[in-house]
Amino acid sequence: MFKSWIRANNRQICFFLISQAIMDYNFKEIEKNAQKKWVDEDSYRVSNDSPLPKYYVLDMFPYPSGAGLHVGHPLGYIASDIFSRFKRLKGFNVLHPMGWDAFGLPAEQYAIQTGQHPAITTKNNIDRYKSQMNMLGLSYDWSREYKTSDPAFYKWTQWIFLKLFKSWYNNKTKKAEPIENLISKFEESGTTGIHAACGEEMNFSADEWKAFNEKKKSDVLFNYRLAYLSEAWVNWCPQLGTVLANDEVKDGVSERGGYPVERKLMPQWSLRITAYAERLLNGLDTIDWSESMKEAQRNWIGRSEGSSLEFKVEGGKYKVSVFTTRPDTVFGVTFITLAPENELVGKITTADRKDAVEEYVKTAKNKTERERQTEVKKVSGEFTGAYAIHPFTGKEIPVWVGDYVLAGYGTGAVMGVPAHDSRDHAFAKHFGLDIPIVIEAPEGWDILKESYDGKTGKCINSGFLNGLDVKDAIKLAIEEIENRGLGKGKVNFRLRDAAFGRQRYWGEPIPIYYKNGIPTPMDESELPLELPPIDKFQPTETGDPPLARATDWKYKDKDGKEYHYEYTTMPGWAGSSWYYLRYMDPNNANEFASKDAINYWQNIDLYIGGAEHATGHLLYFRFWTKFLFDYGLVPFEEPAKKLVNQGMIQGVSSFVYKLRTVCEEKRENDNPKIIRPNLDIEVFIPEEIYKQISTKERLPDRLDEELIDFCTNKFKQLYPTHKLISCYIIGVQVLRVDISLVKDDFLNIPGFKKMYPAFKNAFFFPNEENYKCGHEVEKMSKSKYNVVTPDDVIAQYGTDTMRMYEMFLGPLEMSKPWSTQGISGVYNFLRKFWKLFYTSGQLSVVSGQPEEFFVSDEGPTATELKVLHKTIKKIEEDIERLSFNTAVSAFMICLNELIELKCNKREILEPLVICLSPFAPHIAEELWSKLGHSSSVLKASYPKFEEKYLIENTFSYPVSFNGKTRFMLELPLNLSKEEIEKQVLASEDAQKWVKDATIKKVIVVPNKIVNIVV
RNA sequence: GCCCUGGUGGUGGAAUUGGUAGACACGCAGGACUUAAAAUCCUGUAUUCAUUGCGAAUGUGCGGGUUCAAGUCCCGCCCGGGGUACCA
Repeated sequence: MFKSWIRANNRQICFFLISQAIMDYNFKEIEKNAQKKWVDEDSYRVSNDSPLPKYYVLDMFPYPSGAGLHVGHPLGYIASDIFSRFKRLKGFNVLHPMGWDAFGLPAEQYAIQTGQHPAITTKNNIDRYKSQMNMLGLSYDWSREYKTSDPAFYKWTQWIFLKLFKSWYNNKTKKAEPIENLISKFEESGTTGIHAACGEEMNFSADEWKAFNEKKKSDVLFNYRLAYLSEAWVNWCPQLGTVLANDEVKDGVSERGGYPVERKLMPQWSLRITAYAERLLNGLDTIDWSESMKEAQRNWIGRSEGSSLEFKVEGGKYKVSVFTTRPDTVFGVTFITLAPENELVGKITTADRKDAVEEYVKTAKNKTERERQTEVKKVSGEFTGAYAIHPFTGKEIPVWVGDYVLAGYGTGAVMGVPAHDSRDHAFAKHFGLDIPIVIEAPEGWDILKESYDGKTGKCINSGFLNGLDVKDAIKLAIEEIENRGLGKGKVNFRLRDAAFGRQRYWGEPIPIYYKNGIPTPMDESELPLELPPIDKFQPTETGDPPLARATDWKYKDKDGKEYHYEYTTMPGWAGSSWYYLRYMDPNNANEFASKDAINYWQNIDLYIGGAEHATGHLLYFRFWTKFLFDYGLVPFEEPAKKLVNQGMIQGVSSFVYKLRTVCEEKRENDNPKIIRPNLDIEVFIPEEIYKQISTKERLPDRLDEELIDFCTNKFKQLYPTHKLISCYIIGVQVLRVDISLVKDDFLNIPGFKKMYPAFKNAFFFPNEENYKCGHEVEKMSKSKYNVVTPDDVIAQYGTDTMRMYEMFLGPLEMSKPWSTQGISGVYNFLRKFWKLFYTSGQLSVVSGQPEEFFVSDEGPTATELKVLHKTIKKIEEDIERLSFNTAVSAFMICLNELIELKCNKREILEPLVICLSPFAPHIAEELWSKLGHSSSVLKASYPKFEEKYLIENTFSYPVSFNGKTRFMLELPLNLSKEEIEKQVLASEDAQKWVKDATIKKVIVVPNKIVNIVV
């Protein structure tokens, strides 16, 4: 319909376009010119050598995926860009770089499927991302660009890894130190007096140390190194063929791809992030991050205070050590539970329980993570047959094994206090164990039904703890435990060391080779260890990682001897843990960044990115920064002073509903047999009817009949030669449909049939006019067919509109579904703003000629100055608090007022162009140059706000009675409280409202409000 | 379950320190211009009642409370979003 209209009106439209072209806002031309100018003048290049104060604004490192950017990605990029541009106008030297997190699984999965080298895939994806970013007018200094897969970059990732490898964490000095220090301590006095972060507590003398052979020494040191190799339980993902870190596993499946994850014991490189647990936790108090983000990290680190406590197992041959945060409930212990993986299980199990326990341990260990998690509610366990002695009561208590106890946390054993721990309670109830109460529960609490886990109340039935409050009891219990040598007060963390090796090709090689079976670091001077070419991106036949395929990839020492390298590579997060430092000095071949550069740029002032990185990247990059700080390599402990998480822009997915039908047919010759032909008709029903079917289970008879008639008729129409008896509806299939085919929930049916040829003969009930789809708000993703790219929006409205509209949508941190409703408001704003420079706000029809650019040099009025300075102030404040949506409104208000005033004066408009330039840089650049400036608006200064233009001498007081506003009263500003009260009460309006009521009280807040209480 | 968030017109949202709730924009309705449409401009637009005008009452998820005054603070619920989960 629209097309035919265009044809009919073609001549008119052409005329319209020509006559409007000169004065109208032609964003295509404007944006092309401005971007060309910035490239030609290299406008975004930033120097490390500047007298100006620095400011560092960073976007989170993107992993360039094959799908390109969708409209959700730019939200953060635009916000940081506006902020950077603003800071530049305010006289800062702003570092605002961009680069690529280029190693990672998707490119490698693609390589496995297609054989295309991940480097090629990655490059293509980067090119696409970069062109989209440039289209958005982002002010990155591309001269600082790099990707993590460049050897020149990963040389330094490897360098930091070696540094971690050669370090241990001294809990006395609370920092990382060279491993040589530890070795010399071992040589002097063995482990005595050493307080180190380690895997397990070790005890040996100096002589013993010296007697260790080389292999043993290496093994011992791995117990202390910050990058270490150990036999460990890992998250193994068979489909991806690699291990995953804890934060890469969600709900028992891999975060990328959603494949099941198993637990597997294997040799594994890890980073000892747990050594930094306390500092990672405390550091949170020093940074300006959102409370939810800090909370997420706090929970992930999971600090808990408590005590260790030893229980002698019958005979005294073995001891079970448990960790508890509730030593005050020790008198309520009725059993002990060991994790299935706990070594003691095999040792203490009695002969008669052996078979059952072994069977149980085996099944528990073989469970996948998923099974373990879904079966959380199911209680399971076995009695080992052994008894422990209660250290305070001397009573015998049974030792059980149960998979609700985790091997990796605490000591892998818990004391069962069923009355005051819900998990112990479930266990005791299931196996019929005693539930004695030892903390007074609130009135009416049925301890047999539910445990009382609360941390308030008094101890009862608890020997020396009787009568004490929980808090005091915990203190005293720990004291007593320590006095008796049964254990000591202890802090435990939930945080685990981070698995660092990946059985994968597309990552940084780990610069380690194996000399006589001993993992040996390469020398720093030999870096980078480059990724070798290989023939296939899959594991070898013997199950080694892909790198083992590389021929002639061997470490050669001076004597010409060859050793094989480590075959695993680093995980995706290795490069991103320090990448922000490289931007400061990206081409430095001698250091990861020069001291001067680091000292000048310091840490990130504003970091913007998604909240999904809370427990991954954001923790690792704090960890690496602290490590580098310990060696004096960076002068700060926290990488990012301020962090803002932009909300997710969700997609709106559309659905169509296909009836599942069965048609029965009668054939002449088969008479009277009824057959079901292998023919089908596709009938789609609108959302409204689907809802009725899905919620009511049965349709109203009339509608049901109608549908069947419809199907039957359509079948006849499609297969006229078949003798149909009838159609039955057996169900509804919900199908996703690409949102490009849907507008306001209405389906474009010709387009649909074209895009999905399988449905080219489909029918729509009741007719093809106005078929309404269902919709749902979901994450924007290719697989959900709900992706909107910025490209389309920009083509239609231009970059400046796109930028301002994304900001106008709402607060930066808030998530919201994408919708273009309202984009015309922003577009109109820019057009009207443009017109202000052409028509002085009036429609000039006098000449009948296209208007020309014109601004008046006449001096501004007080009102005009007030509008300007109000806006200058508001925009500045809003940008500083990242409230970009209100800033956009402020521009609109300002424009409305200027149009009202018919103001086109240079002294007003010129400063406004500068204010607008961070938001809509292209139109600002064009107007700036039209205003006669030869240099770019990027080099301008943000206009100075002058309070004097805003000074008023009256204030319009809202006068309220009992809190309800009744009328306004304009009064001079300089009145005293008493005078205000007097004038208000004397006013006619007040008299009307007071009538004969008595005034109890009058509240006057100068320049705010007057409230009269009657 | 626990932790963190949020809940305001038909819609997106504003109200920054307890002080005029609904800025700004979309949408919608009416009008001007036009042969007509588009575009543009003007007017109105929380709800209910009243309507000739003046107006009145209600109103920020629900129920209480503090206060001269509560979207904002306190207590108890309900709902949505995110994180996390046998972490002893």
